[in-house]
Amino acid sequence: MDVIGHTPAGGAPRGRSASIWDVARVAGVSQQTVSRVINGKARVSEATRAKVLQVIAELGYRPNRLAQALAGGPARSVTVLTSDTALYGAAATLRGMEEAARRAGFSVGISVLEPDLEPAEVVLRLNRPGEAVMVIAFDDVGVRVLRALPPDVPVAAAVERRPGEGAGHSAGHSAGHSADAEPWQIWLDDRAAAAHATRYLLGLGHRTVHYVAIPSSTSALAQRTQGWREALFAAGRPRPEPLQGGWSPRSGYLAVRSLLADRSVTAILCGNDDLALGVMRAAREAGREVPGDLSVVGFDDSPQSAFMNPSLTTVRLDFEGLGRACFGLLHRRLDPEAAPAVPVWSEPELIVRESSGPAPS
Amino acid sequence: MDVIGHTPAGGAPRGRSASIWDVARVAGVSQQTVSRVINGKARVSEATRAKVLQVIAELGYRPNRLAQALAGGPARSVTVLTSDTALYGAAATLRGMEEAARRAGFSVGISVLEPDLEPAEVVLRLNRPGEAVMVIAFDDVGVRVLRALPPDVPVAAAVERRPGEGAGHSAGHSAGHSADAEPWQIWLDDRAAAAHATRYLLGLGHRTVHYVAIPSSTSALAQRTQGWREALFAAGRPRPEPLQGGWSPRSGYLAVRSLLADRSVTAILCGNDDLALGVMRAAREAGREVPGDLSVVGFDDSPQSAFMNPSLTTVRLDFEGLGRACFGLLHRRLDPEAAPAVPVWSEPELIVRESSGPAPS
DNA sequence: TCTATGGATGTTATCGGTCACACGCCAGCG
DNA sequence: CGCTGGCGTGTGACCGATAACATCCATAGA
Repeated sequence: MDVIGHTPAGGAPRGRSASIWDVARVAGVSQQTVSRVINGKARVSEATRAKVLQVIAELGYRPNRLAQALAGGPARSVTVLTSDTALYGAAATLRGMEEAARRAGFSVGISVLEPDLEPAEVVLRLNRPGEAVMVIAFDDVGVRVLRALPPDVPVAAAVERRPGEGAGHSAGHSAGHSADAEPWQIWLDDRAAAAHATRYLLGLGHRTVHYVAIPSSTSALAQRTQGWREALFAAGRPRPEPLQGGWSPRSGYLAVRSLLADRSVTAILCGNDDLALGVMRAAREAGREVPGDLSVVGFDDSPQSAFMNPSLTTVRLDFEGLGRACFGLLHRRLDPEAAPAVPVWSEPELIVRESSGPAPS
Repeated sequence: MDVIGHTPAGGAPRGRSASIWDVARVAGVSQQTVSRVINGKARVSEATRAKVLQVIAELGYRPNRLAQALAGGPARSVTVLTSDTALYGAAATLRGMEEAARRAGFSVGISVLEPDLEPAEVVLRLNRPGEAVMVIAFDDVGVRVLRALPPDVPVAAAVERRPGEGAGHSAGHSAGHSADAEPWQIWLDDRAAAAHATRYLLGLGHRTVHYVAIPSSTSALAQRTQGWREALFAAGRPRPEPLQGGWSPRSGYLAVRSLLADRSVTAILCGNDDLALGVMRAAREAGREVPGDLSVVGFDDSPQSAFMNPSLTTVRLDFEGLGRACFGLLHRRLDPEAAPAVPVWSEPELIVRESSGPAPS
């Protein structure tokens, strides 16, 4: 195979698509000049630049990102590590991340973390040492992976709670983003949201509120659980043990089945909307009416919740915004000068619908 | 917190992680021999292989996939092109694809196709010319992208229907996969499933069945719509115009709102479960009882459908299996010798629950 | 007129691998 | 004893880019 042989259409050797060399040859300049035009960094005369751009268009040339990355060009790819792409929260966060990354010209990789994954082995999934990573760490696998990541990989993470955070603090719109120890973590104020939902239910006259928890991401008390408990404590109400649920409607259904025989249970807060769906079915089967007999409140505001029967009172969480902000954080970390400001995301917001109402008299 | 692959002992120059050269030097062989050991292709003496493997472990060496791909190594990455990662069908398919790809040692990229995307521009998102691609083409953007893909990119796609397919044919378990014109497309037998669901409703005594369609992926009649119509035709029943819905519960709700005033409408088949959810809500608001007054059947068997109120009769589709099979197809295409057989996936199956029942007398 | 200056461009090394081919060695064979 | 043929291994080119450094040329200052 000849090295710089002639080419059919004046472009690339047969089969291969145009490379920077092909462009350089046709434009009558060196490949370095083409590189300069592409990256727009160094100065190139206007005439040369125009010529090169024209040849690029003619040949349909497109820089090979692999080669760029190999040669030490700026980072232009991220890998998202997440547990379950089918869960609404994770899926929505992923969508936000992907959108923001794509807009910034990054290519996005994805790797799903199985529950039995050995955290240290995730590095083997990266395309190269030092590849940038975003972790959706809403569960314990995610958190463990996050912890096991070598210090040389640039990372930003959407987490359930900020490890070691003291009292809740939120600076205006940007709840959860601070500049100390690990400024590359980002989260929603689950605790405040859970407390808010709990107070809402108490305000409806319920004696207390029960809670069905999603799996915790850490050994410590989950933020939602904590917010719920704090609200009960502050109001001087009984604090029942939280029920442990999973992520699915079925797990919510199973978790509360036995509880519902107790008519004194009149309000249940759920760790997500799917759990709430399962809880409402269990309630029907137990002969309890929602909301007449029993108020149910969910978390997440999934697309279905407004159409459930009864429609679900829930806490709307801006997962997409969180995902976008997470990428923003990573971007600033990778390229402090060029990266735009981290976009804001919305505070959790209680959406009152049909599934909650006054306590039965 | 010591991590595998982090801080090589005496291998690599400061900062950089170990390369094939470092391994070669420490092991006292050439880098080509290391490459042979890694890829396991060519024959290497047992002693040498052991020595190299040991050094690899010591240094925490990990091959750089970028460099491998650049140098023309075997394809070990795929990019999935899909429209909306939040929709159940697409999300489940993606999950199947990712799982299968990861298991086969592929890294998975993802790129979301916005509705207003210029199909020809997707090639710009690929990491290199000729990168392998999987398309989830359940809607028209996906189909257009699929069509616009240059012939040199290896592709496999999960599609709604097989373009130009004549009468339904299925070879044993592998409905929809044949070896002619475009053997890299894969699909579920939507038409048969829709026909089956329609016959089921007619069998319950309904005079006819109405249909709320998801957006079609082509200008031609969608497979689900067609199956529905054929079943009605075969049974000699009236064939009402299909109602056009979107993907969301809201669109289902809006699509049928006016229809429900007509009490002669007693059975509605929906293009997906979300639409069905919206339809059931519209029914409630119109004072129609499900299933007493009105039977509703969905499509997909999303995780929520079993817990809706009433629980939803629906057609279970094996999206994950479809995704796995799609990757299988691609894998065989990329590497006919090494790739395992394409895994099978399940046929659509009608799951009867509470939302359907005998026609009102 | 000679030279310092700086913008525009070319040259060479490098990134971390794979591939095609050459080479040395030892056994089997005529 | 010389040839042939595998097997195990090393060598050099190449993949498609970027970075550092070298070079060329024109213009301005001495």
